[in-house]
Amino acid sequence: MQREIRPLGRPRQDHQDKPTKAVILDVATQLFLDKGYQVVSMDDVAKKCGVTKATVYYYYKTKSDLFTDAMVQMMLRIKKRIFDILSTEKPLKDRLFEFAKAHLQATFDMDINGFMKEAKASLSNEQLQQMKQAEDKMYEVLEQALTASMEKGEIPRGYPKLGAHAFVALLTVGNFKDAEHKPIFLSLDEMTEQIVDFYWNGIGN
Amino acid sequence: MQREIRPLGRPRQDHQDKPTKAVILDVATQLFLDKGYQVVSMDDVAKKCGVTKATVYYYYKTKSDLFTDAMVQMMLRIKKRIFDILSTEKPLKDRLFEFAKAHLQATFDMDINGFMKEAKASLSNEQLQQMKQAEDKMYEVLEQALTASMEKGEIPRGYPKLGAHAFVALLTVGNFKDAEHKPIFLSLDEMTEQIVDFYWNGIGN
Amino acid sequence: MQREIRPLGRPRQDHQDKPTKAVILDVATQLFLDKGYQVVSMDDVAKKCGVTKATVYYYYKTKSDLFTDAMVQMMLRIKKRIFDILSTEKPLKDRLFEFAKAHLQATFDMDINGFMKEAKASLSNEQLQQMKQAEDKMYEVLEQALTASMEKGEIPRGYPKLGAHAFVALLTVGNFKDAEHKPIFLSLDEMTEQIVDFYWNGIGN
Amino acid sequence: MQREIRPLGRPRQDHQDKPTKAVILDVATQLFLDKGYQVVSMDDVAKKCGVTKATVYYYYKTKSDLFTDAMVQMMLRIKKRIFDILSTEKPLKDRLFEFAKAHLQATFDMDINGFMKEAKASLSNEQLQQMKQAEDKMYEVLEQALTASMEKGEIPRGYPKLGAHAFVALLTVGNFKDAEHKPIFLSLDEMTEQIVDFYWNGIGN
DNA sequence: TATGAATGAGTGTTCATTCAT
DNA sequence: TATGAATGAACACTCATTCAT
Repeated sequence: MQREIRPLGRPRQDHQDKPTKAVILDVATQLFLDKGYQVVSMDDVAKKCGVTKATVYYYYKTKSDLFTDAMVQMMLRIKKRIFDILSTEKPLKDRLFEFAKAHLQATFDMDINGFMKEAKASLSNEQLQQMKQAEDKMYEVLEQALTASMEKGEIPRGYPKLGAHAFVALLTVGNFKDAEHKPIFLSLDEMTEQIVDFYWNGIGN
Repeated sequence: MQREIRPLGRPRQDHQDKPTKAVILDVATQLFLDKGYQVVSMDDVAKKCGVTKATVYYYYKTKSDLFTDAMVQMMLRIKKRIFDILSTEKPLKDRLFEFAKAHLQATFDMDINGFMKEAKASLSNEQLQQMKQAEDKMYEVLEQALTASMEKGEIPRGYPKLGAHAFVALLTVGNFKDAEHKPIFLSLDEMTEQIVDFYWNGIGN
Repeated sequence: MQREIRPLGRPRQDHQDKPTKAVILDVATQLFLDKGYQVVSMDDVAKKCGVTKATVYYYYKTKSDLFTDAMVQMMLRIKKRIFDILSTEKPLKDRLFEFAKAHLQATFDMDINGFMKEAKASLSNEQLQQMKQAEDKMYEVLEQALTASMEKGEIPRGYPKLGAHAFVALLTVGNFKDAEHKPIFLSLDEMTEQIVDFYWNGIGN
Repeated sequence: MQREIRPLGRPRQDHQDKPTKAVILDVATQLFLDKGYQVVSMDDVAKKCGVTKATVYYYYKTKSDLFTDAMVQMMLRIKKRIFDILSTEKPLKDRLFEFAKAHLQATFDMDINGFMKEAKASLSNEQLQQMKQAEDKMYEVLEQALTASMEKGEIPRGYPKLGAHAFVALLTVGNFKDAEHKPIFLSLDEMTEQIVDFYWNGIGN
């Protein structure tokens, strides 16, 4: 976890290392996703990066800045991933299946709402806005894929925005575990299939 | 709870002489739902109750105890409400519609997942277990209604557990607002209708 | 310096002790006068009181609150002292002499200006106002004594406000030490006499 | 100090190509006078100079070095200014008037005492000594003018050192503002005149 | 000459928790 | 039953200083 102990001053340029700022962002993203905004301290981030708190502050002026950047970058990456999966020429249902599977494997809940509520008190309006916009863009990619399929007659006409949100919402079902830690379906494949089937019916097929 | 002599007439906000413990629990529930576990301090709860922190500790040994109790009680109440709505003789779709509408009007996201993640680090296993069980029970009520309807042939046979979770998941879509604070559908009624329709298709009708 | 180590919780009421809040205020006053606002940390105050920082915060919500209270109370005390000295029936010059001597013995520079500049950035407008007002009241006492003496014909008519400030300003001369730590006059008595004589001429006698 | 190519015409705030070290010293002097030692950070100085902190450290080994140099240089300049004003052939009272007016216009309190107290904890003995000596020299100029006037019989014999300090002390009265921001006299000219008159009486005329 | 990256030691402040009364 | 006084551990953030380049 800890890289080596670092001497004062500028470190000799070690060109293999990821730049510190990137390390911090990655570690922060992971920690925030894992535990939420409030629970993660700047010291936690720093320690896991093998640097001091002051170094983190060298790159990010406040904790909320770090959080906002982490979340926005993450949503951009997800948007890209969704886009890549949905851009192929396969039938929509197959693409949705792939997307669902990829998402469910990644384990984490794309529970942006929950995050936002928790962090709300600590974020500036501008920061909230930035995050909201990144979130919107994520959904838009999915929405556009649905719209395209509707136009091609692949699925019945309907509300693509509802469709996009419904799909993501249904995915969260895949992460549910009951008090005995049992998920709804035992295998990931079955889980995915059932969710996509459900969705496929939902949009009117 | 000793109170000083007070002028005649209706006391202003005096929690209607509910026992102190109940006042604390209510206030805490509301605060936790509003702002999340970490953000709410025992002092916040105390102040909003008009008592001192020490009094809160008199009734609840720790913050996580208070939280657990607040959440469990709330889920029990919700379970009861779901049960009441689903127990009538109307067709399932109508009952679902009513449930959805009641839920969406209540505004708050039944985002237990999010809460749990945030509080996880601070809760004992036993407390997590208690909450999980209360959550399970909530879903079970819905599950049973679905099972009953399947048996009556009102809806096609399927996975009632998936059905229950899918329904609640879809409801969260109703709370979405984009960066310009616009929801997916402008009216609550249309929102509800579209979600229930989607769901109704989803379960195979 | 450190009183005893204190156990958690409320201490047994030790009726001989000054109340903690008073101890804190006294210690803080002394430290602030000695070293200035910025240099004194809340921890410094706490340690010198034999309590923890959190205890200091129990009584004073912020450092600037503590500072403001400390300075205002001090100025009130000084005002009272000035008033007592100046209220006797002796000739004005004798009263001024007494005041001067008392003041110079107290060593500290009533250098409110300097303090204010240093603390300015950290104080709220209201706090600055409070301090300014306390300062004004201090000067007023002296001013009134001068006005009274003018009316009695004891000293020539002039500007009592200027007279009040001039006197206090001249007193600061008594605290001067050169690079070899030598004051202007070797004995306190001569210092006082010369300053008062100077002042006495200044106001036109 | 390398600067990029720049459009023709007068550069905006570019410190007129003064050597970097001089820019730093000037900026630091102004900041320290304005806000005091502790409040001003090396970063503040650097930013206001348009260089980085490291550059400031290139020229001044520590913050206290920078402070000491800034203050000493400033006192030398003031000494020179006093000297220039007091060296003319006009009557002493006129020269004092001129000096007073120049000083009061400059607004800033020559409150070296206050500064020293604040910075004391952070300065080495040697640095304190340097500052003290520069201060002494400032007063000496005034002292010598007084001595000369005494020898010429222009003013009664007395204590020139007291006279020098008294004069400077009285000047601080000119900077006083009460809680409503009102000075003792409304016009600068009257202020100056009254102070000089007071002083003139004080030294025995 | 000048800088970017990093640190270590603080600083003000908050908060869950404790305990004598 | 309820509270006032106190604590200890943390937390976000700052700053003087260092050093390889």
